[in-house]
Amino acid sequence: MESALFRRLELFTQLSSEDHAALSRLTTKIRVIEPRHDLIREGEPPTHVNLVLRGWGARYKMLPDGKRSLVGFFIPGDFCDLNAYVLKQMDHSISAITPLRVATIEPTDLLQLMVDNPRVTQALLWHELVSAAVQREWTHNVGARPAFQRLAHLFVEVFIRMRSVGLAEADSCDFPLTQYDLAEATGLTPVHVNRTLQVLRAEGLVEIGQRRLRIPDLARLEEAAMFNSNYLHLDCEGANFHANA
Amino acid sequence: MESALFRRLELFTQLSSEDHAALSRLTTKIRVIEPRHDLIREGEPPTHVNLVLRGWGARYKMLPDGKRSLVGFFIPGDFCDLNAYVLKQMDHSISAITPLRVATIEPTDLLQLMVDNPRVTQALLWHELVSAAVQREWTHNVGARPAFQRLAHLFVEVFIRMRSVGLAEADSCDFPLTQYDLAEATGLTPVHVNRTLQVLRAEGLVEIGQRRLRIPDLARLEEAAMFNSNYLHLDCEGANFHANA
DNA sequence: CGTCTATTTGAGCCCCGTCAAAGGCGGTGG
DNA sequence: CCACCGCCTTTGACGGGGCTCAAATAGACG
Repeated sequence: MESALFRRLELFTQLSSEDHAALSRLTTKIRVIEPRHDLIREGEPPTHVNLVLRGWGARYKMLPDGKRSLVGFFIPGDFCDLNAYVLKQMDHSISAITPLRVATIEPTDLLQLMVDNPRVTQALLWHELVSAAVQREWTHNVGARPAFQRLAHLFVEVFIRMRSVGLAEADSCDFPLTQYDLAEATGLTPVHVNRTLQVLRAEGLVEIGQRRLRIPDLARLEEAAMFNSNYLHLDCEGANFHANA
Repeated sequence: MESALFRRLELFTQLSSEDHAALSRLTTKIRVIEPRHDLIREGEPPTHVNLVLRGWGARYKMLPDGKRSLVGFFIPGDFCDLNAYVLKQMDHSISAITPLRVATIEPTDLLQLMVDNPRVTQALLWHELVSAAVQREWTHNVGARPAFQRLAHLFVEVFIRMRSVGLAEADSCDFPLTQYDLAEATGLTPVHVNRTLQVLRAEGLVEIGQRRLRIPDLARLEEAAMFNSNYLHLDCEGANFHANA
């Protein structure tokens, strides 16, 4: 069940069986969120830490006029808010895209884990740094790439992230996002997303349907997206542990 | 010299004189970067921590085709890369906008400081959470707001951040950004930034010139920008320590 | 007072947004 | 098993916000 978490953290560094056991002890209190329901809402105090075990989620922010942006996705192995309990209130909301299985972790338990398991602490620090890097890349993506490349970039990122936690086949992975979701994540309109997708499909760069994403030629899509994977920081000690999974 | 740093961290919580002394001991190795020169470049290994003491800087990312985005600004009191030394290489560059005075801090010294001064540790954690929140807001800003509001939002954020570290007058602060910088930070073209600024000026919302930003009526500009300051997380214990500065 | 950079202006057009409606598709109940 | 319903995708026509290319003007600095 927690295998995505182990995969995720071991992208950074190998963990001991004691590390695994300690992490497993944290993921006992489980919550399930229905699609389109919120895990936590802007304005609420973040009292505990959420870890995604199964399904997809999204961070979003809203403007007073009702316009919404998805500013990030969560897939299994992602912590939603590792340290957010330090803050008085959430500045954004988190919602489920698919049925979402999350572990609810007490901050004190997490802190104890970090005291006892320094390698896990390092891995969690790496997790936060990568999350920040992804957020910067999203800012860049929305600000600098035209629609075609912007969507292409999102597809590559999603596929690589899914693959890195063992949730992708050779050239495909689950993909539960609607075109409406894609619009909110890219700052485009659903209509324009639809038209741009048709071009991406026509050029054989992606196949989307049945809640699956297939990328026949990843290198070609990366090229089209001007994608550089450096911001995912996969070039760590742990890079080869799961090379053949 | 380090007063902006103290102001910054004490937005979160009051620090002891021992905390101050320990922080001061860190800021002894100083480097000065000329405008438009890089502090560190994408691809380089981040070996130490940089703290801005004076001047403005910017994070930027580039596309292979040469298009550049500014994905964040640094003002005095900001750490550029608190924990980045964990990573193999930078996924973005940092450059000086004005002459930039930065303290160069060894990771080991910083870690020792955190062991010795738990309140500083908490304040640094808060610093990182706020940085992440600002980055999300930038993603949202570029993705969801039209040009007029997008620029207005940037002006409000900059002013409030400057004010929060004691670097603003009642209704104005230094503002060294060119219209070209603003274009790269907002995902607009310099031409359109210029035209949008003219409207902002005509409506009496901002006055820009002589490297100064003046906001005659902050509440009105916030309204126009659909600005919500919650993402800056200024509602902390330390909120009132410098109320009359 | 010349040079360099930054700001401003003009004309034209294209990418993407808006509005509106039709078509597909999976789920559910009769 | 079919009919219906809600959500998602697709299409069309049109409009506008922002981009491009180009050049002129204004400031900053020596």
